[in-house]
Amino acid sequence: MAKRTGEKYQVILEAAVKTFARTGFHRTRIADIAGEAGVADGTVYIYFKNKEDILISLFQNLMNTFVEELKNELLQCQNANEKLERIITYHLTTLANRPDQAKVTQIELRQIDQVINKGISKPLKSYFYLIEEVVEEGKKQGLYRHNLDTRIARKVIFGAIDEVITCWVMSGKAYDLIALRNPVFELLVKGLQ
Amino acid sequence: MAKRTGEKYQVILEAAVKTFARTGFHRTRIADIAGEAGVADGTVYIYFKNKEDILISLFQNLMNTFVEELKNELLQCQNANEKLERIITYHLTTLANRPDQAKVTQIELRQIDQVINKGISKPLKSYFYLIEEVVEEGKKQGLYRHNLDTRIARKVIFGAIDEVITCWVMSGKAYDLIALRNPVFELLVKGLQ
Amino acid sequence: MAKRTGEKYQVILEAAVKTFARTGFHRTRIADIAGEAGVADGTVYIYFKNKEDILISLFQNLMNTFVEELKNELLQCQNANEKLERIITYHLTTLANRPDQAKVTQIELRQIDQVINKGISKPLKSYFYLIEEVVEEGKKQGLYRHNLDTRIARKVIFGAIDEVITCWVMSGKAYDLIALRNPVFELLVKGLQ
Amino acid sequence: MAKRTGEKYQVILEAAVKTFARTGFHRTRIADIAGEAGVADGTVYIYFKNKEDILISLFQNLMNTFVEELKNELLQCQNANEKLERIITYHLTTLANRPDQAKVTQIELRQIDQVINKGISKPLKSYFYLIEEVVEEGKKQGLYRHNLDTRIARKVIFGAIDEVITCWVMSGKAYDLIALRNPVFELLVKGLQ
DNA sequence: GATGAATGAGAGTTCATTCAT
DNA sequence: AATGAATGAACTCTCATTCAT
Repeated sequence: MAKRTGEKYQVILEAAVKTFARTGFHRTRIADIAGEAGVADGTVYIYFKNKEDILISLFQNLMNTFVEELKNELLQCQNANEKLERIITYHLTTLANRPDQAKVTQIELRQIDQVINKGISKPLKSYFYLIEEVVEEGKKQGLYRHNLDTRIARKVIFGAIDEVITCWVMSGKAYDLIALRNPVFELLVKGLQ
Repeated sequence: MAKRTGEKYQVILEAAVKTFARTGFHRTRIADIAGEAGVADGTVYIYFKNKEDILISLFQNLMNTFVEELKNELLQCQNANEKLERIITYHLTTLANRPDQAKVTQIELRQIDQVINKGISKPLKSYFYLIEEVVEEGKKQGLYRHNLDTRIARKVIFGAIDEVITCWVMSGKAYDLIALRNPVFELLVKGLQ
Repeated sequence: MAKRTGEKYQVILEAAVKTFARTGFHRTRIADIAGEAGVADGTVYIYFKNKEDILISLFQNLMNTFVEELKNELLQCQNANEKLERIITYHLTTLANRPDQAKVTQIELRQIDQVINKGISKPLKSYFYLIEEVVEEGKKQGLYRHNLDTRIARKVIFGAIDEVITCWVMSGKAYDLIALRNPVFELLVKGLQ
Repeated sequence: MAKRTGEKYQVILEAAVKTFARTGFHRTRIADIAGEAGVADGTVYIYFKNKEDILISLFQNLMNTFVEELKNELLQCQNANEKLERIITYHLTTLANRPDQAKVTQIELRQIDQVINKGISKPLKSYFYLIEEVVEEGKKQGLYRHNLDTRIARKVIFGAIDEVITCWVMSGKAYDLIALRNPVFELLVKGLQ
């Protein structure tokens, strides 16, 4: 049970993003996902343990790619400030360009029990760690003040970006999200100095 | 249906906070709330339309009190900086002192459909507006830079506080939340200058 | 319990005819009847045992008046044929003039359990008996054949009238019911001869 | 939803006739039908929309067979009188031989909302049409008077047969229903002449 | 007698999950 | 591996009826 590879694995995952984004996690039935994926209901259970497992796998997949790509982006940066800007840009751009993913990440993902949040927090933590590394680097480079609490800085940074995106999703994506890149960066970087 | 006053209305609301915090919104059955409140299942439906109505009413009640009290707090402040500090302090302190409310606000409340979020966004907006007023005031007082985008500033401020509290709740409230008041304030206020 | 007199008894009964006719027996809630009657829910139970009791009492009231008035009508008739015509005319006219009563009698009344039909069959039987008396009289007067089975004749007569009215009610009362008086009479009287 | 074929479809339908006849439509729970059919509660919903859908499907099935068979019977008849007799005989015989069907047709079927009667009236109309055809034929053959209103004649014929059967069912089937064939036929045919 | 808030049993319906094919 | 019919536990919500005031 829970075969995690194969062609249908991806097909189901993609059907799930679409369906969750359209219908919402709790209103989505396994049959909806199966239908969207063009497979039988039972087939879903060959690849996933249950509905929550789909949502978590979804997020883990997205997040792994997200962090991997972001790491590559950061290799091109010279210092913490550049890296912070790149993080903000990449985070905003990625979700601006993938509305279904944005909907699932910002809204649907929060609709599951605390217990199961463990499945979410692990891949999320690697992102958190990335941010914290940049903050540390900034402190070493003398760009950010020495007595800055790295943990709290990370929470403020992530909370700010996250809230900005959530507001955008809730607004029905009514404005240009990427345009918020600069003012958010400016606000955060000054706060860190 | 949906009688919004009376002794039992409050009793059920209080039972709901407790039960949602303990069991989680989706795992909570109406029977659980009724049992906790010491009333019959049917009685719940005299006062509330359904389970979601309870959650929304809950939040509206909490939020109204929250904003009302916060407004009073702000009357005692001399300038925007003092007000911003008061907001952060009040927000952190309130949720630190009411663990059930914190759990419901930070976790359970996000577990309902986007559609129903309307019931949540209205009272939330009055809090957002309060923050934006303070930012505006700070700009007028020359404390914050003139080209600061008030909307974005508000999102960063709220997002930061919200994330800090969510992390604390997810950690099982393992540390002193109120202690984060100063570093968060410092970070934000510098960002606004 | 089940006080069968008083001003409110009549008020509730009238409210019930209206409500049953409008909403249908099973979809009608006691609260609807109480509301229509302008009394409290509980008051209904001072005068009636339960919802079925209301429907039965309703029918008994209507039927008693119906039979009483019909008896008077028949006093003015010279022979069985005249009486039969009067029965048909009176039956059709009465229900044509009282749409709510027609709806309740032809449709709603049939929506209760066989067991409770006892409450209905008693007043109905006095109508049946009236018809049978007329058939017998016709036989004695040499108007109807001697070997006519009175019971069966009554069933055919009542069945014919009843079906004619039911069709009219189901059609949404789209045509003149009373106009069917003559052809129905003709058909039946010839059958009896 | 509402798969209208398959082995279980028939099994559930047969269980429903039995259960409705025994317990009455409104007192019958889906669980009772499922139990009688030897399937799970949920299985019923694979084949039927809801309880009313079962009752209607039931009647449509019975009525289709009824009309089909009756049409075949009528092929063997020479004239309208023979056909009328065959109709009466067939109608009485069929229900006399299938007590459950009789109970459901005469009693339970009348216990549903007017709105839903639409599902009933369609198959019923094909029976009505059959009767009217015979009346027309009789008029053409000079057996029945020319000025006879076909519609009304049909109502009287159907009403008579229907009432005769209903009385028999209500009596607890205490006498020989088929024996009423001749007197009913005689009464009706004379009425038509 | 009248009220109407409170009761709580009851049933329909959904849908995640299983498993024989 | 894939299917999809069948399962049956779970849970919301309704509403007839009661009874303290």
